[in-house]
Amino acid sequence: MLAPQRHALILAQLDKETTVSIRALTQKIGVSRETIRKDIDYLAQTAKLQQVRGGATRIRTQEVPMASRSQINAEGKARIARAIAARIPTGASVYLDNGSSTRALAHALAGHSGLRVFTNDLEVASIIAPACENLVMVGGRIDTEEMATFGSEALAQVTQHHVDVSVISAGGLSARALLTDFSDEGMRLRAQMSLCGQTRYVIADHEKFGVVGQFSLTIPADGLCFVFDQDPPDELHSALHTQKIQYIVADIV
Amino acid sequence: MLAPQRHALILAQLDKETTVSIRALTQKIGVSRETIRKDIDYLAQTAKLQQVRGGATRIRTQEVPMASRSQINAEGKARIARAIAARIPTGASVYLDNGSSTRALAHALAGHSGLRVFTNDLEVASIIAPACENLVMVGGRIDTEEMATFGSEALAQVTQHHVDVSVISAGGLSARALLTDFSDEGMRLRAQMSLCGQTRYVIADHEKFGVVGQFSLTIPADGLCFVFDQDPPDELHSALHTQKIQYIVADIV
DNA sequence: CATTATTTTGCAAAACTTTGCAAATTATTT
DNA sequence: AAATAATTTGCAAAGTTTTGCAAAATAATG
Repeated sequence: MLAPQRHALILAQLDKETTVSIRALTQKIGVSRETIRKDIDYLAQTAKLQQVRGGATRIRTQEVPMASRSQINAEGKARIARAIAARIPTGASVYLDNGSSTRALAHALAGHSGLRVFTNDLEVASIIAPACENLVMVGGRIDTEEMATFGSEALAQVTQHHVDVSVISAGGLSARALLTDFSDEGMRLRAQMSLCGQTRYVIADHEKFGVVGQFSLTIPADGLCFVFDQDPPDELHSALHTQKIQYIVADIV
Repeated sequence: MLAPQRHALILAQLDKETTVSIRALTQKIGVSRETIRKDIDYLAQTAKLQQVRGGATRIRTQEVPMASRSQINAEGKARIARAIAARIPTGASVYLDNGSSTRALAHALAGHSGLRVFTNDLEVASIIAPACENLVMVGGRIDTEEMATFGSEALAQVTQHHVDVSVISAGGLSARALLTDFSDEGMRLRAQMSLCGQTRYVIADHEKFGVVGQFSLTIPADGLCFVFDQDPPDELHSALHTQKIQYIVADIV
């Protein structure tokens, strides 16, 4: 039995089973523990599967589902939200992207009045509706996991909007890749949304520090400001400094 | 049994049960109390579930609490909804306009699967999301009273859509003026939505009989079908007959 | 046939699981 | 409201399984 054959068998098994144990594979393939272990080592190296104690699982390619994500670091998100809300004047026009951070901001903006808000997030729209004089929903295909619109139709609309302040959230923020996202579509839409604004905020709570998504989001540094809930790691601080990107850390009030 | 398998089993159980006890899980999975406890610790750390004394619960997922107005003639609307839902095949593409009747239909369609739905109503979108393979939101200015999009931006998008079935609701339906609406914008959008469909339903519960809105909604009779919850008054029946518009009355099942 | 690469085997260290017990919490009874 | 009973938690020792490594065995190559 040649190595590539064994690799194929292991991956085939993972197609059916979500997890496989080394024990079961030695049985099935008829080679020793150590051989299987090395196969798994190799396949994990080449990102074909994820190694776990006693075996392997399919690689987790998906982001954490929305329902769970809103829970993560709620306090930090709320703090960031308050900081940004304080910087948005009454009656301003604002662009809000989708995500749990932005929803926190929508809650924080509830006290404002006369806002003119644009968003692609259905929940943001529901939350912020009472505070709005004018509220515009970006249309397009709805990602039912996120409950927000994406796609070319959405993108086309965003290009036609212009606002005082745009706020987008980061999928990941690292010294290596700076701002990144986990979907191509989301990245493009966010980039465009950010461009709509005169003043442009990017939200990133500390859970995002060091996270690298698959898609880089590059937006001009001019008029741009990151908002964090904690001081960024030194590495990230330097990277931002080099790029001449300013940031603020939301106070713990 | 590898850790990821146990994790999957625990989460799968939570999909069915809202809460699980450590006791039950040790039984079901066949490992010790302490192992389950550590699995739950881990899953709670990664925000996949919420740890509670003696077990775990689903993470609190905040529903989109949209202020739904008191349902006038909810029973009739539900009956109409069921009648139309029964006529929409699995996997069909459907246009739904905004309003309480359409929301009732969205609920009735929850049992379907693989639908492709277009709508301008945020609540309809929230309700029907789980049943959809594909869900498209019409963008545009949101009427915060209705929580639905309107305006020229919305209208422009609707002209680009085509579906198997379109369902719009009537503002008023009378022998004198036939189909009418109370807003110019709504009327225009609804007319365009109706045109999108191969088969075209118009919902009108008996509360709408004899009501005359300020704006006439004229759509071709071809492929058109009104759906009522009660037999229309003779006068209306004649008017529809003259216009060669067919209608059905939803059964009281 | 010698050399090189791969696989198997054995063993100690590390990681994980089970088990038992005392402290803390919650529910029930008096 | 206090006392009692039942359950759950946190922790540590004992028991298993898995890992990492290196030597021995086997297979492949020129």
